[in-house]
Amino acid sequence: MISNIRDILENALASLDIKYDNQIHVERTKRVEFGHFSTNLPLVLTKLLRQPPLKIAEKLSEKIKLPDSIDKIEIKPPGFINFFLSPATLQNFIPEILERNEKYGSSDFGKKQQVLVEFVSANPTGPLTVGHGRQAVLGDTIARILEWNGYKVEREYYYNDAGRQMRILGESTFVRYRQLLGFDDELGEEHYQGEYIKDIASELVEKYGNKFQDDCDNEIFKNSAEAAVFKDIKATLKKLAIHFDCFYNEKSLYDSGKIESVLKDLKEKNATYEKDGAIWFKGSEFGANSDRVLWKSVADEATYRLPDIAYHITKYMRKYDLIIDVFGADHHGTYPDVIAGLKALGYDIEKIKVVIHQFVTLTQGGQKIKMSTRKATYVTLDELTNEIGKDVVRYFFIMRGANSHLNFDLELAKAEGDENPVFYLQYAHARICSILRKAENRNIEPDSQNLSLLTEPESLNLLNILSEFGEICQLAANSLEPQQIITYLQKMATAFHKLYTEHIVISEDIEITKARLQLIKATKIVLFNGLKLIGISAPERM
RNA sequence: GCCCCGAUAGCUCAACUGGAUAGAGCAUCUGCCUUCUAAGCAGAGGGUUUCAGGUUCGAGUCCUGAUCGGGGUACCA
Repeated sequence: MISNIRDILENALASLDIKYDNQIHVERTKRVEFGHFSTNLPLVLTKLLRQPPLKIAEKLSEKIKLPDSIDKIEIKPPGFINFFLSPATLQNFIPEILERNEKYGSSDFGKKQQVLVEFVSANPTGPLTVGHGRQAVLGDTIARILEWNGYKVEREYYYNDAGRQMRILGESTFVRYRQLLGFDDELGEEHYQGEYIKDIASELVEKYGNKFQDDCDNEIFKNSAEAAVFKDIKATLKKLAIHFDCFYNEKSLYDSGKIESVLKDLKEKNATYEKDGAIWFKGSEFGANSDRVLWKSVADEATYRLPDIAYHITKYMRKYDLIIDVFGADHHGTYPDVIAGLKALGYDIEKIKVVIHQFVTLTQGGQKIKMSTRKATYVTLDELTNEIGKDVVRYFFIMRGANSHLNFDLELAKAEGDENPVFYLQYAHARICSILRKAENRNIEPDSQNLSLLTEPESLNLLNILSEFGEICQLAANSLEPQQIITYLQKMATAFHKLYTEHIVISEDIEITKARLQLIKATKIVLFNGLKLIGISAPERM
């Protein structure tokens, strides 16, 4: 529709001999009295033509040839031209929606481009926290939205099981193991205090008895802990309907020699220098804030930046057209170095999009709940999901833009009443299902013969919103902002609930009943598709 | 110090990426269930969009500066 209007305006411009090279801006309006679509073209042309916008609008509108789909246009100060769709145009969306059904709203916009979405990427030192939850849901939903728009998406989890944190995890397990064997060892300040370590230790006691009681360096402690933690992480993610196509281990970068070769390449590109016995990367020459150490002098090993760069190079090697990294705010300082590194090596950094999300604060009754991983005072994502369910967790994590701090109100999330916004959407779906069931019981067949009877403002408004779904899906894909979908679904559910209250669907008038049944069937499809897109279930009864 | 994010109704946040009268939910108050699900609908109150400048026909949105929050700023990951 938008491109139709653009064509109409371009024709009008041509017949007035006006040259305007930029794309004409046509957008959905906010209010019904401004019609369905609007353009600011006259305002944009004022400078070029040196005429008042209203005058330009007059001239343009005289030359505009209206197709049947548009009822009328209006000129409104300071210089907008508003387009009003005909009721028939809106009504005709119903057959289209019913026809496309579970595909309605999807697109082939992505042209099957290969996309890699990296998210969560928490090292396996303990259960996922609520903070990881935001990233997990955000990343997964972005992936879903891209798939919906015709991209081929793979989800990847990057982790490192070789570092200091993992060593401490092993030590913590060892201490717990000794404790269970009756030694009075104590956990140190730096150790992980969580209960899950005890469980892992007790399994070791069961399996091996005291066989390793003096063998603190044995890999078995770290390895069993890692395996147990990963098993739990995967189980938690599964509860949230999240899966990964690949778990990428940083260690493989060392094993395959990629780390060394990247360092060598950077040296050859003259992007490094030596200082104080360490090897530095000239980040500031390639857009980063400052130069950083790549290879330590105090220990003969790389800093994390080098494997991070090497890891991203594998993403290029694996031929992805688009690379999306979802990070928490605590990582925002590291990615510019990675990008600078890739730039130095000549990779096309336009392919990378980084989504940074801000922190999550968990509140209960207005009180902040403090979170510390090491002290195990945090609420785990698993506990949260068990408590309030997948749908509410997913909804809460994507209802705000990634750039906003997320205030997760446990009280509100737990509420099963009308104050919980998730149910507003699901309730609309359940209500529609209920009506459709009733119609079926009465043997009323919906049909599209008399859609022209749908002339009430509530129906036309709902239809207008339903017709917008595809645009919203693309917007969400382009901006990588899942909350666009939520905002839209809220608006649509409101329009439906309003219609429901004002007009009874199944009435004595059989013709209008059939038409309205078609309308709510179409509404159900959009609700269902929208909820599925963000990974939330659409219940048939509530 | 420097870098990133934020500041919008009492609270939590939107605002289609520069448009028209800044909108929702929660909370408060008032109505609406003998009819398809009241987990709903209608109405009321609540705003100098933190402040000061600037760009623009037009600014919550862009630029500069300030103030206040959060995060980062290791040869930790």
